[in-house]
Amino acid sequence: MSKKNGLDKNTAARILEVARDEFAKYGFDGARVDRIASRAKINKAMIYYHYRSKEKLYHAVIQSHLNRIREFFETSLDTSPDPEAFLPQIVSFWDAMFQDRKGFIPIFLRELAGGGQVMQKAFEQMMKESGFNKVLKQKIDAGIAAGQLRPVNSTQAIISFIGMNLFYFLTLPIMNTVWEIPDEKEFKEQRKKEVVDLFLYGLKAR
Amino acid sequence: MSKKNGLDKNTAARILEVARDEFAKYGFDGARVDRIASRAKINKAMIYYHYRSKEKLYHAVIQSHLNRIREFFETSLDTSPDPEAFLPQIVSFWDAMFQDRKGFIPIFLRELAGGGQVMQKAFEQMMKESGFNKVLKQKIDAGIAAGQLRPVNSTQAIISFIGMNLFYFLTLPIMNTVWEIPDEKEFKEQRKKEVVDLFLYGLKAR
Amino acid sequence: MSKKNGLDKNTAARILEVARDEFAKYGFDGARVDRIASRAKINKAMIYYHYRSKEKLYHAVIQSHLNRIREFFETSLDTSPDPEAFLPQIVSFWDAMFQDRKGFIPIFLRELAGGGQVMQKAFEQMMKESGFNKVLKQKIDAGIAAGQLRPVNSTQAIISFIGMNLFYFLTLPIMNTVWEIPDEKEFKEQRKKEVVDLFLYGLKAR
Amino acid sequence: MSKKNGLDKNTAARILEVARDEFAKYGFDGARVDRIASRAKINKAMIYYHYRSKEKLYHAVIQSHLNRIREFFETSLDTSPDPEAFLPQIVSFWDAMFQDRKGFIPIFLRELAGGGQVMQKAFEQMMKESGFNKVLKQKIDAGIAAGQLRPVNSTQAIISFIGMNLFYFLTLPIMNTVWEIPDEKEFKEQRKKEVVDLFLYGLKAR
DNA sequence: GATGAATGAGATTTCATTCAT
DNA sequence: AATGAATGAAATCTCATTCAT
Repeated sequence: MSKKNGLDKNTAARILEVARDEFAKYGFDGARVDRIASRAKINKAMIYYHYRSKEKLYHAVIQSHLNRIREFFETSLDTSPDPEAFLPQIVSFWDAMFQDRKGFIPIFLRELAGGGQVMQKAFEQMMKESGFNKVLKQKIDAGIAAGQLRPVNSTQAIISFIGMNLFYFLTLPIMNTVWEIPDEKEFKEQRKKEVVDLFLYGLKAR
Repeated sequence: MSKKNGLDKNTAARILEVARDEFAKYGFDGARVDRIASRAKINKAMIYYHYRSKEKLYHAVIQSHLNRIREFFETSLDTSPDPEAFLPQIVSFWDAMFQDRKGFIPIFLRELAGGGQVMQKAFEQMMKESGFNKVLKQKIDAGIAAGQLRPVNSTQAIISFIGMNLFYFLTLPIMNTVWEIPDEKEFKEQRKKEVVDLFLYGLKAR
Repeated sequence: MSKKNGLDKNTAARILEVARDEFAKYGFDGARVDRIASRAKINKAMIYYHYRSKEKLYHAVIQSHLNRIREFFETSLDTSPDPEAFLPQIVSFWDAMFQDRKGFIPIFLRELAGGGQVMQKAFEQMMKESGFNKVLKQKIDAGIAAGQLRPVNSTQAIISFIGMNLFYFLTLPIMNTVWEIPDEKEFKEQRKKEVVDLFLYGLKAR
Repeated sequence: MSKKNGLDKNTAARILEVARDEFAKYGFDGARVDRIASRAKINKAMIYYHYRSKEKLYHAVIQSHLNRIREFFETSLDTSPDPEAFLPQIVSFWDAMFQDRKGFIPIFLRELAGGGQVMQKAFEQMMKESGFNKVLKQKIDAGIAAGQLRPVNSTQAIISFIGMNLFYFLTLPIMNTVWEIPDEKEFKEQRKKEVVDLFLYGLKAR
């Protein structure tokens, strides 16, 4: 507990934190163990003492992200029955999550690029545990059955909804440039409404 | 053309082709000059003779992708005035493009992850040259002005449209797993209609 | 004796025992302090507390072997005057000793390979103290003087005798394979007689 | 052919030669790739270029020894039918071989110490190919059948013969010290006769 | 254009040893 | 006597790049 080395947090945690940043910035192959060590102000060997290998450290980083995200899922996602209340929550949720886990996006993108079996399994599991996909699908299907929504393929609709949301987060820098968006924050805020509006308007029967 | 080594294509082209694959699979840092050489069945030094450095080769790969994509843009994107005819074309266009340039997605994702200045500029330029974004925006805005479409923010709408399309392509493997999609091809075909339908239905005034 | 950690023997002794095995298996350079610690179920630092360095531990291991061997020499080697009784005793002695000190052979071999000054001195001293070589030489020379044995060079003869005995022990695995010996135990038993027989028959005058 | 670097032999051969020495002196674990590189006056990476790993280099060293030894076996070992002519040849052969392949003894000893499966297989094969063991055994058995030799177990006898010969070579430094042998060369010369004499005298019927 | 060999800098990993408690 | 964490030096190995031919 007492900080003999004058640094906050214990070594393993500090390594993990720095590693999260390093892997986010440079990807697995571009990341440097040396750099992690010096940024964490520890001897390189400590990384191996605590994590055994660069690869295991990388997995630990991914796990730490996923754990946090799962927490987020579990605590922030309440399931109001009304889509007009529910959907904006999801959008806010993503915004908050990516804010909290900034480093996750690049890691996610690169995993995607590499075929990312690790991610794939982790996601599948998370989806199943949280029930996110099922719940969403059921709501849409219920809405259709009740005649409130048009008879669309609910899976396609959900993917569309997720896509229109996440895509902007993933491609932020490019989008801001290409579409000459001056105030990212404001645009995000506006986006929340527009996306939900478009989606609901696109679905609702009338 | 001369085939003293029994291989088709000239060396520089063969290197480029193999490099495209290598960079797609492993990213810049993960790619190996050695591996490119041996797969292209040439001596490593030839890569330097033709491309001067790994980085320059990487840029050449990106350029080759962008050139092809620009070609695609220019030839495949006709501008029918009717959104109901126009939008499906865009969707088909992306499908065809990613089919043709499979290796581009991972490179794009990793560039995105890395902050990707190269891509950013290239995209900006391409957008401007092709006028893709402007044309699209004008059409939407015209529709709104004419009272055919609801008064939405056209930029947000377009990003949503692009997002719901591209996101599925970028995350194909994960999506197929999470949503238990058995027939990718069929799902893609169906998606074309559903996406356009959702988007138009979401936009149209009534 | 105190067993607060639930292990028998005191720590120093347990370290030594494990170290004997480790050095036997891997040699000095191949041995790992970490592995010794974990096998002895103690903290690595304890090894340094008790033995100060890997090298000193190694020396302790060698000493422990030599001490035991000296004990063996002193207690098991009685000096019957009759060679036909005496020589089989020596052979049995070696068999018993190597059985008791299994780990000694590889250490001995490696010391031999490395020039092994440590061993050399230790052996010289042991020989002198036990008088093993002198006694043996005297017996042979006496036999020659009495006309019972042929006039051979006694040193050469003794080396031959030692050689034909020890060589088999040192090269056991290879010999068993090359000569397709199915039952090592039986072969050893038979060997005792054959070796003594060959040696005596080769020496005796007639 | 032309020595651009002013060194004799090509690099791979020079590495092998130096490595033979290094592994002989220090064993596999004690050997240093750095040292091999600097002694061979080449860049460390060349070792990996030519041999891929320290372990493969080690195997190459062993193979190079075994190849040479096999050559020796094939060229030097003629099979005179008369044991009194044949046996001294074997002894001379070993002397010459160990002279030619000095570095082999320590490697052999350490392989022996380590359980040395590599050696074991190599030896087995060499024995079978050269027919050394079979030929020897047949000669002894023939002598016994003809009544020239006493009815001993021929395998045991051969192991004894090999042992009394090789053991001295393997333990040279210790033996010379313990038995206070002043002139190694002379002792070796004398040994040749004494060993054969003892063996034959021990075997011959009368 | 083409090759095999070479290089230098640096990457990951290991390991004996010590420190603080 | 005992521990977990820490260290520094060095070990093996890699890789983009260049040289000589």
